[in-house]
Amino acid sequence: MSTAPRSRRARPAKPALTREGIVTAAVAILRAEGLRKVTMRRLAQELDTGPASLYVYVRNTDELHAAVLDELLGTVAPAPAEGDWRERLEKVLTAYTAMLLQHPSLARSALTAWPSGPNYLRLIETLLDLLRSGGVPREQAAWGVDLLLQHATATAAEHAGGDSQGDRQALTRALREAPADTHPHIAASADALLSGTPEARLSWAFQALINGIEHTAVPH
Amino acid sequence: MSTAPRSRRARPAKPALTREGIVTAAVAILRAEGLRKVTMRRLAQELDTGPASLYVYVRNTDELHAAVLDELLGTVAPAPAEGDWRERLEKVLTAYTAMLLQHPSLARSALTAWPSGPNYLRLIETLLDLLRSGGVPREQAAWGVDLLLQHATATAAEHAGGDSQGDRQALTRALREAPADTHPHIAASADALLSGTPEARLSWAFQALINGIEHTAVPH
DNA sequence: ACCTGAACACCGTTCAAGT
DNA sequence: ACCTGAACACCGTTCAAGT
Repeated sequence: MSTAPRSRRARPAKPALTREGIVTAAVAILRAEGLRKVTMRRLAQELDTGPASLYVYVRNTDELHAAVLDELLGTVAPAPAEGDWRERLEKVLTAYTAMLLQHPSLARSALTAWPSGPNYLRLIETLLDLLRSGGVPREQAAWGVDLLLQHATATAAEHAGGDSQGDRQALTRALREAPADTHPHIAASADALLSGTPEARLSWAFQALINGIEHTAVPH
Repeated sequence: MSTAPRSRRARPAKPALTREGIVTAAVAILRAEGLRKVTMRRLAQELDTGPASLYVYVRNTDELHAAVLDELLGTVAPAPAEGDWRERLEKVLTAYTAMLLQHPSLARSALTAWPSGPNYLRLIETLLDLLRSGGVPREQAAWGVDLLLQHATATAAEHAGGDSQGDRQALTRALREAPADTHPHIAASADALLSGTPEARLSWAFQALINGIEHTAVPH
């Protein structure tokens, strides 16, 4: 009984391939299994076709990943309307970073495959707006946006990949065990080098970046 | 005559596998063919053995890449003895970035697989020394080192991978074509967003980071 | 124009078996 | 303990052939 077909086909008709459908399927695989599984072959399997078919709509794997990021960028909370411009700036950047931290491997690929979709432009516009409202000169604000977005992306990307926990632990040990005669500063600063929650360090980093952008003139 | 063996074997005796020998061979492949070819299989072929043999000395591919970076770190010029602490700081950081820029894919993997070898520790010690000599408080200097190294690594990593040129071009177009009514700041700042040589931007970024580190207190 | 099967040229990692 | 062949379970991308 359970195997009796309800129509001529047991499954819904295979939908036509579109770029949008491909990206949607890619996002679904990302959420369920991570970016490592968002491969041409796995995606083709999901869409009930062969990998070669996807190349009509997507140039290569990198472009596919960039499209996926653009899609997720639409879910990032916009800047809060209330508060000091610095606070608001930090909030947007934190929200962007938090989204990337849910998919660190995507952040890693975003560092290389630059997004250029509507959602990314909207984010740039927001950051420029906030910096300008804080009185930051136009050139500094423009170069500063790059710095802020790069920091957010790189911070998330650091959490990608296999054994980053293990590597971090190795560095922690190396810092704690550095002999004071050859590495006096490390020995004196070991605690400070390793202190702070990730949230506290991210917040401090954004504040330092904002202060630096404010106080550093662009050449010429 | 040319094919006559000079001893029982035509080739020198196969050297015993060591971790050091593996890393050396990996560096050679990196220089000749790029990180993409530094794979377990390719490396095994180079060392005239099977890929499984390498797993006695190296946990996995990520660890191999980290060891390669540590090796290259030894070639980075030390800090100049002369000059203002800011200038000296910028020089070391620029030298480190330049090395990574010769192997951007290695920078990409360094963002995830943290180095912890002697050369990396030496670099951290140098950066701490310079920041402290500029009067930066210990905690700020410690957190700042992270920020500076991350920026250098991420900047180099951005140049890794396939079609980053193409992606960059797409972003350039998107910024230039952003309509002024929906994206007034981008429209007004398009030139500034795209101005400056990579060198000028890197130099500005390091200065902004240093200024930010100087002017931003660590919480608590 | 779009879609496909099949092929080319690779991967990382594990494991049982050897020395 | 160290080393290995062979296997498992995958990859991206291209191309000639079909519809």
